[in-house]
Amino acid sequence: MAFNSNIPDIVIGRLPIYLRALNRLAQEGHEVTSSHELGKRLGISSAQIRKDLSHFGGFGKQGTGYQISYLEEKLRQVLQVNREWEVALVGVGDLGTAIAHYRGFADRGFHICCLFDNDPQKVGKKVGEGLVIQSIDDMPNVIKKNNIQIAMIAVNAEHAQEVADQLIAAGVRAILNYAPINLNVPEGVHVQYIDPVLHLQRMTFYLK
Amino acid sequence: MAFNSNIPDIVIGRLPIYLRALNRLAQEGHEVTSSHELGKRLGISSAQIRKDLSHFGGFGKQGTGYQISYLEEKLRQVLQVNREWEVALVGVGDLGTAIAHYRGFADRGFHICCLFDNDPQKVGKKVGEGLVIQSIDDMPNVIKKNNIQIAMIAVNAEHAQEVADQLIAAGVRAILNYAPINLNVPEGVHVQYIDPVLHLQRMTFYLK
DNA sequence: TTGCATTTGTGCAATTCAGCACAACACGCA
DNA sequence: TGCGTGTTGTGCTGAATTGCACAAATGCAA
Repeated sequence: MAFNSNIPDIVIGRLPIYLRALNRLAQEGHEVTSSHELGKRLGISSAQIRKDLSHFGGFGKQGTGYQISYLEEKLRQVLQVNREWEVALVGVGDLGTAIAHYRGFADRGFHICCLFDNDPQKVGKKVGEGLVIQSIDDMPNVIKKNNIQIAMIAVNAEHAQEVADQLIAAGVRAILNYAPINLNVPEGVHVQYIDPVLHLQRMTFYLK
Repeated sequence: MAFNSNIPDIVIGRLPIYLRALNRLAQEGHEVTSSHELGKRLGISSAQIRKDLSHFGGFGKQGTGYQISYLEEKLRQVLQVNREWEVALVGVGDLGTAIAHYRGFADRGFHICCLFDNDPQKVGKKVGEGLVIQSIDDMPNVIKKNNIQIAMIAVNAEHAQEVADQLIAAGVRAILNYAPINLNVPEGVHVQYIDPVLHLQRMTFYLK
């Protein structure tokens, strides 16, 4: 499975959306779908879906469409989500606690395996099932030891860059950042941002 | 302030990012910045920032750059976030509760004004400061009466489309959807999605 | 078998988007 | 004043992305 980086990021970004829609279709009892049906659901042109998928091989059958279970499997392979990933979570305030309790991660293959906080009062406390908050001082060692490649940052904006630097130094290569700030990271490290207010501000422009 | 819709969505989408960075710069004590400095922070070319801003007028001064407070004000005007917005939240499970408690919304002008849930056990309960969960049956009336235009959906995937339809029928025109499903909405209604797993799946592709 | 209705995968055209490069301007300093 | 440095706003060019349109393939029905 050796896809070079000549596949546009924007295409990769759509694959999880396709995968999510396929999940849904399967749940609804469909066994086969078409680029047209998918596109209609997602508000994306059928040609684009076909072209995106064709980057990775011919997964469909002319005249018939795509077998959902097969396409799901193939997309999981491409995205490398046909396995379990261990994820570290840094910052166990209100937001971090909510994230730690959210079951949607484990359900879809992302297992939060360790929590870190810099507040000595919190270190040692239990959160959810079997998770204990560890000191941020131990973070580098724990991450290296467990070879963790993905982390979520839920500290405040002031500390986010510092935390990111430490994570990256310890070997993390993908960061999901909940802090409302842009991170500067070296080449080869991937960052995604979640800031709900940003999404809201994106929509108010269009309200009259 | 009559900007036609000939301004690309992708440009509008970057404005909140600029605004967030300007906030940060102001907090750090800067009074003036340049497209180059902003771009360096955000990983965006300076030319793009200048071009984006130029869609709305000349906010900078040649040789000097941009006065941060002035540019912030102008961007707030453009995005219409120089006012308070009332937001409805539907679904008060774990996720909805966390959202209701999150202070980041009110801090940046989005005031969660009402909560709805379909569980009779929850109706009447208090959440946070002064918010009481209302029955989803009352949702249309409350939304119409208060002329609420923005809603957040934190119900499960099965109910999200139904809730969205009701919200839109009641007058909502912007939806922030936390449910892991794509919504079909009529023209003129805007939807933004938050699904952290989707962001994670976007990054695993690149991990070796 | 033949014909018809579908649907994929893809070459090509059109559109959108990003970046370069420079004239015009601003400021500070000698 | 005059010069050097710095920065904006923008026309133009190139790149990236999307969409069209069709040949090839599939399945079904007559």
